[in-house]
Amino acid sequence: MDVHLRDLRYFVAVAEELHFTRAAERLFVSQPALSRQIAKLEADLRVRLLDRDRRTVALTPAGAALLAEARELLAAWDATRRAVSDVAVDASSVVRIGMQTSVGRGIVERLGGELRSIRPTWRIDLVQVAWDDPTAGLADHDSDVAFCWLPMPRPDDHRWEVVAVEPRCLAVSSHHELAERRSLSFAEVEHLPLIALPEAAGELRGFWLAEDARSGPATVATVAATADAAMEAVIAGLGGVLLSEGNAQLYDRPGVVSIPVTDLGPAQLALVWRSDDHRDVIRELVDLVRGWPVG
Amino acid sequence: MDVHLRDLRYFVAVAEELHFTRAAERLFVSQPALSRQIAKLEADLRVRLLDRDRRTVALTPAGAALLAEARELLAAWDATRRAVSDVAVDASSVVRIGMQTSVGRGIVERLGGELRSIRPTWRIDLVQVAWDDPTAGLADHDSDVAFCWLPMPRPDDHRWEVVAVEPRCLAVSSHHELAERRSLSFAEVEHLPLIALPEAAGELRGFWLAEDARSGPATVATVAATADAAMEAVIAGLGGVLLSEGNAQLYDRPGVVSIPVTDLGPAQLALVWRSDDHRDVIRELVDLVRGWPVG
DNA sequence: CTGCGGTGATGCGCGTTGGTTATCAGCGCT
DNA sequence: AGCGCTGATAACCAACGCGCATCACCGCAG
Repeated sequence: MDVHLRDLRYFVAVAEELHFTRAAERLFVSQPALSRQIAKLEADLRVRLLDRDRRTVALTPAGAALLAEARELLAAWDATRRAVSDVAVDASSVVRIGMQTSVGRGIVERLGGELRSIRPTWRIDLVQVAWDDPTAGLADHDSDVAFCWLPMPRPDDHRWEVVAVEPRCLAVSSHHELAERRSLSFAEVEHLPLIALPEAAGELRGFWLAEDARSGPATVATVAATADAAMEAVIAGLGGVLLSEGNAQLYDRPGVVSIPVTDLGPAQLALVWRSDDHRDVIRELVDLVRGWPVG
Repeated sequence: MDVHLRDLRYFVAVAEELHFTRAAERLFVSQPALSRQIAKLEADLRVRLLDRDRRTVALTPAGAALLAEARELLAAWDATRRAVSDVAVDASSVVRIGMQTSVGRGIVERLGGELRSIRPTWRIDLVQVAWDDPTAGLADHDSDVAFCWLPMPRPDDHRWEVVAVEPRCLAVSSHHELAERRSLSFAEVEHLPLIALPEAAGELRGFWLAEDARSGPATVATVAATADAAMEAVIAGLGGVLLSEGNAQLYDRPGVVSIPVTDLGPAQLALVWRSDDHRDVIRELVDLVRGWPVG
């Protein structure tokens, strides 16, 4: 009678790939598991959804009909999950702030204080998100607003207000040959191996590799998904990493030195929210930030 | 991530009853099973859906949001199942004919023949449905057309073409005191215990108890969900049963006699289809029947 | 105050489901 | 003829979902 939406997801994958083995890889399950679940779905519906003739897989008319509907259902469930979660958050008077690196600079404290002044019952939750998600939890509704370094992916889906503009520094091990320098030009940094954000970070990865300033591709020493992992890699001497001046202070620790790179454009930290989020609290919150001077 | 639609159905039941035990009864599961599934759903969504304060159950805002969406999703899945099934039936060139009692009278044979003459690749499937479903499978798309005795439930959802009009007879055990009679008046039948269709049969139950002709309520000997069960009850001497003259012949068997009830209005057998079913085959099929004389 | 009735949660045992790995069977291609 | 690819099947195992029995908690009547 009823169905597990997972089975519909399985079916959509097979229907799109028209290939059980590839679909199974995409779904991170084994091919036999997938075969059996599809067979079970067909048995439940008492309908053949796919024609398998040994070498090829094709949709039956019924399968084609289900494919469209299944996509709708999955999307509807996704939207439902988000809506329910939003309602719950709203009812519990919490604004979830996504962040990938420490924000510091007194920003969160100030934001919390000003929020309390206009909405005394509300409070702030901080949600740490790895660099894999360049929207810091906004995209999948794990956060309501987020502090992100520009550029943002999918700029049409987001709005933001810049809260800090800071020069970029190079952080290297204190044993590094450049460690004693007080400032650097980008020419001196260009060919150093750098620690990169994960591919999933999108354009931001390029920004922190300074691809806006270099001609060829950067030398990637290693990939780090969090600031702490990156600093650990720096201490281990794997390579350097570019970061903002403010973050250089926040993440200052023994074994690391940070040196300004004078001829590199600044980094911008922004408070970001979803363009389709029209909740009053969110609007009021960003209105607060709009009044701030860009430090 | 994904959810089993059964869990949503469980949740809707609890949200509507605001009472776990009653909801569990409605769902034909035990109360502990229901409690745990709801708890699991809440855990999956990381959201409290119901406030249980010992004595009462209430929806949280998140629960209210989910309730509306869950109903939509369940309805959407229901529609999807039907649509997929219809597409499959269409593609396999089959018209499924629902029936509750044998149709006989050469009707199915004639229908099959005429269908083959206009649509040579199509064939007929017969689907037996118990009296519990007065639409003979039309409502839940188990059949495409059906032979039903009037009156039909929810007449706006159905269209029909009468194919036979026959007097009603009384079938009783051959040991019954009336067994030797050649005909009866309804006054002689009115107070006999009769075998009834299940409550779920709707108005049809009343029709076969001749409530259109009697003043007080009928005496119900027992309930039978199929014609064979009814005849078995007749043979066992539990009571009489009203049936059409044609069916009296079809179900004639040792130990049973059928006697016309002269002053009872006739029964009408109709070919029924869904008013929202606009498939060409269905239209052509009923056009065929429209040309038949009402026997 | 105390016992009773009603309600949802919890512990336990059991069958089913969904997952894995290993292997088979059919077909195309060299 | 043999190899490679693909989906199905077999065998096994952990997790899930269910029912039964029971608990914990509250309101209420005596």
